[in-house]
Amino acid sequence: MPAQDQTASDQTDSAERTARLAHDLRIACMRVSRRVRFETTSTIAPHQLSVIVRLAHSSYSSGELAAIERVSAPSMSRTVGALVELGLVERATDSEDGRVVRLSLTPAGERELDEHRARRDAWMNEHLDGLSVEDRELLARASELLNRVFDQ
Amino acid sequence: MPAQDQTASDQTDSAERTARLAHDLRIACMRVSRRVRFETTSTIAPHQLSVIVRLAHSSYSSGELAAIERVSAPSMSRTVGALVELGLVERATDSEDGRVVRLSLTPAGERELDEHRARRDAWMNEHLDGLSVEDRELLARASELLNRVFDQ
DNA sequence: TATTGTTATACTCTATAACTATA
DNA sequence: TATAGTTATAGAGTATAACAATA
Repeated sequence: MPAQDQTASDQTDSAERTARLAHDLRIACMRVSRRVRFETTSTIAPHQLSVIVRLAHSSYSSGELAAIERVSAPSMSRTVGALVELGLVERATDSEDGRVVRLSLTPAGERELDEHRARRDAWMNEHLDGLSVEDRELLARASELLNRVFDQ
Repeated sequence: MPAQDQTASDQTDSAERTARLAHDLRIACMRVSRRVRFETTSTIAPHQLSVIVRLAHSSYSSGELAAIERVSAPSMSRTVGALVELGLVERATDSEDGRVVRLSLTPAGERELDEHRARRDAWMNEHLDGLSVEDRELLARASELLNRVFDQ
């Protein structure tokens, strides 16, 4: 095989390996994610949890949350209403613009999120418990890389 | 520090490292999974896709699918009905038990799944494209390990 | 008049209860 | 009589359209 063909062949192999990696990594991540969601029970619904996670990072208005979560304004209004009813989220009128409803977690909301995270982390922990030091080291480096590459 | 304390301390460190790994890995997998689901559009709804993926592996009855997906029998009946309407799934009476409805993908159903997978793999591929050979090698080994450990 | 958020109404997915067909 | 599946009906989340309050 001539040198230039060798190079072309190498590039093809690399693309094929990346394609296989893309598939295998996607399946792996989605499988883990699916099982975490499926096998850790929660009192609050997924769409409610999404809002709680957002509010844990910072305060948002109802409209901002609707845009981030890609649901309609009325839908988010309803979701927020339910969380307020549950005592997990607080509404407050914006001091600068009376139309805006500024949202934040209550202490109960923060507690709910903490407990939720603890359950999910514990599930994950159980499944990593039997792994060798080398395997755990591999996954630690992969996690760091993934969280860097896919940091939205 | 005496030797036995050193050992105890090592065990604590190991448990803490594993706990951190569990959290970081969970976040990484769920983040990737979330973005794949969020950023690859699909004509079919998630609950419909789940059924299609199951049927791609083997044939199931409506009741079996309801149990696997943890939804009620009427709910699965409805979901299957919609997929049949769309021409993606076929109903057939079981040859041994006239009560059982055996389900399978139609060629259109298989095509739908293939296209869906291709879109998601392509999304993943784009995000891995710029990585170094070493990073891709790391992720390939991690994927293999994860798919082995979390093989449902 | 434009914008933020909520209420009115309809559609979809889910559930439980009642029903049909088969074993 | 028991089981597999579907139909009847109700509850929850989401959407668009209409409305209220504020800028």
